[in-house]
Formats: sequence, structure tokens, C-alpha cells
Amino acid sequence: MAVTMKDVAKAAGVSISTVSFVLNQTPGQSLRPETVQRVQAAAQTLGYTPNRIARALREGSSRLVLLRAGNLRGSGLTSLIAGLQDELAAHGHSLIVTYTEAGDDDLLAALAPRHVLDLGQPRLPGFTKAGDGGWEVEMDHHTATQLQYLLTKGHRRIGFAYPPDGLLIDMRTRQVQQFLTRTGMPAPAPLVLPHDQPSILKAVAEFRRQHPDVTAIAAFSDHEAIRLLAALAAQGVTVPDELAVIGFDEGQVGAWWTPALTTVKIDAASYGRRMARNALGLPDQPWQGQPSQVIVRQSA
Amino acid sequence: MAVTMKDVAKAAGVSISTVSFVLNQTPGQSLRPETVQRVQAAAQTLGYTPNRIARALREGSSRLVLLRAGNLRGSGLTSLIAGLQDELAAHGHSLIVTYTEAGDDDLLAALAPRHVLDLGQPRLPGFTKAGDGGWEVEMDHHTATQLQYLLTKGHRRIGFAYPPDGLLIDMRTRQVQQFLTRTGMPAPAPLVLPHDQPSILKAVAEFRRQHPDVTAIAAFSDHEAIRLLAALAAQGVTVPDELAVIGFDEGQVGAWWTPALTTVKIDAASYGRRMARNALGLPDQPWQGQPSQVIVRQSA
DNA sequence: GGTATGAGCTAAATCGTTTTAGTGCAAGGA
DNA sequence: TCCTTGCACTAAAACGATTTAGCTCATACC
Repeated sequence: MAVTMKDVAKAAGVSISTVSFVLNQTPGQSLRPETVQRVQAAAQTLGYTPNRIARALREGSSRLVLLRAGNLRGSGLTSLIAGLQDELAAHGHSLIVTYTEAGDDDLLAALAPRHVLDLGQPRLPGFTKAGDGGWEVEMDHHTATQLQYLLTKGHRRIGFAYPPDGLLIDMRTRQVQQFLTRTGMPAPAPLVLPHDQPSILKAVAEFRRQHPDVTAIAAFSDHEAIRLLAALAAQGVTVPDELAVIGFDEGQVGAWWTPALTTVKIDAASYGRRMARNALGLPDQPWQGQPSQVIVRQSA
Repeated sequence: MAVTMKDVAKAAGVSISTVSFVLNQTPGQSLRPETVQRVQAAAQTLGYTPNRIARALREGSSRLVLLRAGNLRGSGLTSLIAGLQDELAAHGHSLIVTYTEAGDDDLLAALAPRHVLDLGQPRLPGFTKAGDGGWEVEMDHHTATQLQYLLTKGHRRIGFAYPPDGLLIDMRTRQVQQFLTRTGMPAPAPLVLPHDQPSILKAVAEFRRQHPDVTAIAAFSDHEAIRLLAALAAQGVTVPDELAVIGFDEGQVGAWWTPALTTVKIDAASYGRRMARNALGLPDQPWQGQPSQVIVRQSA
């Protein structure tokens, strides 16, 4: 049997209410220091742990935050999660991450989370004003890092390779377009990478025929970059000489590929903290440009 | 405000207890068909959804099952999860998966799951008798599939490549040893693959010097296989001619590598179902050898 | 002296279920 | 007629926390 407030109350010789006031440091309650001591000691000795289910029932929701990551993976997500977890833990909350595409109603009902963060939503609730550092601004920054690198390397005609479906595709596509327009470059040449290898070969061959002037391709993520590299190798296209390829959101295997994949490492930890504060309704902290960093290897 | 049993009871003109009996089909209760109808209709009309938090408080735990996957990934895990989810959903439960290494006490307390499945535990609770189809037996089957393929291809001296830390390493290592012993082969040559590339190169060079007679290497998972292939390519070792490499638990990128990675595809869905039944305390269903299947590509 | 005030507590309601112990009524048996 | 039995329900007690509304003193003020 778990230790309840009742047990602590009995041990400390006070009422359950008092125990609650002491342990939650409820504001607006005056308590004698000695009583506080006694209650804390009793809780400590008995090893009291609050029953989160009972608390959730009373409060109307669990001290949980749900992050919907859909089909996303990568180190950016990992650091985002780390930041989220840190800040949430500091305020007594826990993080649950789901990687399913569909919104699972049962799960949602079972968890009754205080907040749901959906990475498919470009503008997270709370980040409502334009230019306030929402998810979209964050991503825009990273996209710029990726493309700026290609520009610096002298590329002028740039392609953007992305999967046929999944989260964030529209947003990234739009941002790539806007960045190139902003910097006076021609619009990106779109390259959709199907799921199966033969189709990819066809798509890539077709792309090269239609866009012979493209010298560099920015990928939606490292996974797409790898699939692209495989197709290019199969067709005898040398990377980076004939065509440069840059990944996005450093994955697990890019470093081991030949040629090793140049990519963008995203450190979204501090953004995760902001998301957390936002989800909990805490005062926001000013946005500072997120560090996203090009990992220079061989492919671009 | 959410619709509660109280609302349903009022609408149907019965007591809360009756509503509970009807909606849960509580055994040992006799109810007039007409009453049942009325309650069900009321629940339907009002759009009643049970408050899982309240239920969890009453029942002592949530209708949740927690799966601790640690650092594991891959299609085997994916199918395991699918099977688990299916069977759990059929019994009104939901699955939560964590990919953290440390046991998160706060999360556990917040969820109060009915059952915790830890993939780091070789013998899951309930699978207590030897040879009854526990996780260990399951994995043994897949390991055998991987090694049997190498034997069939004529390899006699076999190495086993694995990471320095993580879940399941001890189990897999043991099983590889036992399989080779059982089939009269020499013991496996161990090859630990550190996390950074330079160290791997060193480890592989050292391994080749110490074990020149090894003609094939079975990897702990596809991820290790890829890292190994990268190191071998860097050292000019031709795969599969000089050294064959077979992965385990098909990953995302093996198909795109050059040479394409031969691996073992694990369909753990039906095992997931068994785990689910077991976790819920339902009668077990007999174990049937799990389909694990070699995906033959180029590397072995 | 009477009363407002505040300190330091407690009693009890509440969150929404599940479940145990009844309750009232009709039918059946002695 | 009286007692038992079964049917079809209901009342109320949990589950363990939070929170509102008191309650009892002692002090302070007029």
C-alpha cells in the first residue's frame, strides 16, 4: 500500500488539509514553522509520494505534456525533447512523445495531458504574434542556415528534395522558396522522392533532365539526403562535383556514408524550453536566434 | 464541460450505478432490456466518454501499458509495437513507449500504468517457465535465422559485432555463442564497435589482424552493420568477397547502402499480441515460431 | 468590556468512477 | 398467512488529492 496524505497527517498529528498546505506551499496560508517541520519530517520518513491520478482528477488534467512528433526523427527532435523535458521537469511536469501519424483519441483521453504540442502545427498555441519566435520562425532560421551554406559555396541554382508526405513538408517548402526569393535567387527546383528505390531513380533521372543547371540540392532531412545520394551513386553522378547535396537535421548514418553527408545540426534544446514555458502558461522569455550549425563533410 | 455518468443517469432516468452497470456490462447484474436500451441511447446522444482519470483513481491504475524500448529502434520494434497496440486496444488499453535509458520515476508515477514492459528484461513477467516463448526464446529464434543464413552460405568462422552499451547486448551475445556451439562451430569472434568513427577503424583493423580466418560478421543490428560497412570500405576490404556482413532487424537505410545490406527482417507483431495478453493477465496463446526472414541483398 | 482581526488550524465538499450493500416488490412454496 | 427467493434497481462508500468555508483562540483597538 502506498503512503497517502492521510498517513502523513496521522503521523504528524495534523489534518490532511494542513499536510496539503505544507507540501504544496499553498500561498495565503499561515503555518507555524514548527508544524511545517513536523509535516515535512513525517512525509520524508514515511516516503510519501503524491498520487498523481488523484491529483489529476481533482485538477482536471494530468501534469503531463504530450508532444506529437509524427514521422519526425533526428537530432533536432532529440535536442528539442531534451529541452522540453528539462524545463517541464523543473515545474513538476512530464513529457510524453508519440510518433504516430494519427491522433489517438483513446490515448489522449487516458492521459488527459495539460497541453498537447503538435509539431505538425506550424504555429504552436501561444506563439500567436508574427515574428515572436514560434516554431515557424525557428525552422526558418535553420532552413536559412542550410541554404546560406550552398550560396556561400557559390551555388546559384538550387533544388529542394522532399518526401511525398509527412509533417512539416509544406512549411519547409515555403521557407526554401521565400529564402531564395529574398536573396534574389531563382526559385528552387522541386524534387519529390517517392518511398521505393526504383521510383526514386526515375524521379532523379527526370529531375536531372529537366533541371540540368541545378548544381546543389538541399534535402528535407538527412533521410532524404541519403536516399538521394544512393540514387545518384547508382546513376554515376559524382557528389559533390557534379551535384552537391546537403542534409538537414543531422541523422545517425550520414557521417558513415560515402561521400560523408554535409548537413545541418539543429540544437533545439533552448527552443524546447520555450515551448515548455509556453505550454505551462509561464511568462515567455525573449527569442534568441537558435544555433543551427553546418556540419561540413564531403557531400557539399 | 465533459458529459459525466451523472448526466447520462439523469437523462435516462436511472441512478449512476445503473449507468455504470450498463456501460461496463458488469457481470452478475440483471437489467431489463428496456433500461439497457434507454441508458445506451442517452449515453450515445449526449456523447458520453468515460473519464479515464476517475476510473484510474478508482481502479488503482490507468488502463495503460508502458513499453520501455531504451535505445532500440528498427522494424522489429515497430511491428512489436503494432501488435501490442492492436491487442491492447482490443481490451480497452493504450500503449505508451519510452525511448529513454533511465527509468523515469516521475513519468511512471504520473502514468500509473497497469503494466510495465521492459525490453531490457530478458524474461518478461508472466513468461516464467523455460521454453514458453518469452522474449528470450523469441530473440533466440531470430538470432538463429541470422546465423543459419551465414552457415548456409558456407561460412564457418563467424564474428559478432555489437555496440559497447545498450539493451539486449548480453542476451544476443549469449545466444550467438550458444547457437554456434550447438551447431558445432567455433565460438564467435567478438567485435566491439565504439561510438566514434576513428575508434571503429582501429577496432576493425585490430579485429582483422587477430581473426584473419573470419569470413562473415553478424551484426547486433542494422545500425552496427552500417557502421561496420563504412569502416570496411574505408580500409578497402571488399564486401562480401573478403568479408560478408549481415545486419539484424531491418533498418531504414540498409537498402540504400553500397553494397546493399543483407539483413534479417523481424515480424514481431504476433509476439506483441502475446506480450499484450500477458500484460493484461489474459490466458496465454500457444507460441508459434515467429517469422523472421532474411532479406537477401548484397553484403552477405 | 465588547468586538473586530488575524493566526493557525480543521471539516467537508469536490473531482467521476466503481463496487458493495441494500431496498422494495412480486412470485412461489409451506 | 408468512417466509424465502430473485429481480431490478438505488444509496452510499470508497479511491486520494485540492480547496473553500469555517472554527477557535489570542491579541488589539475603542
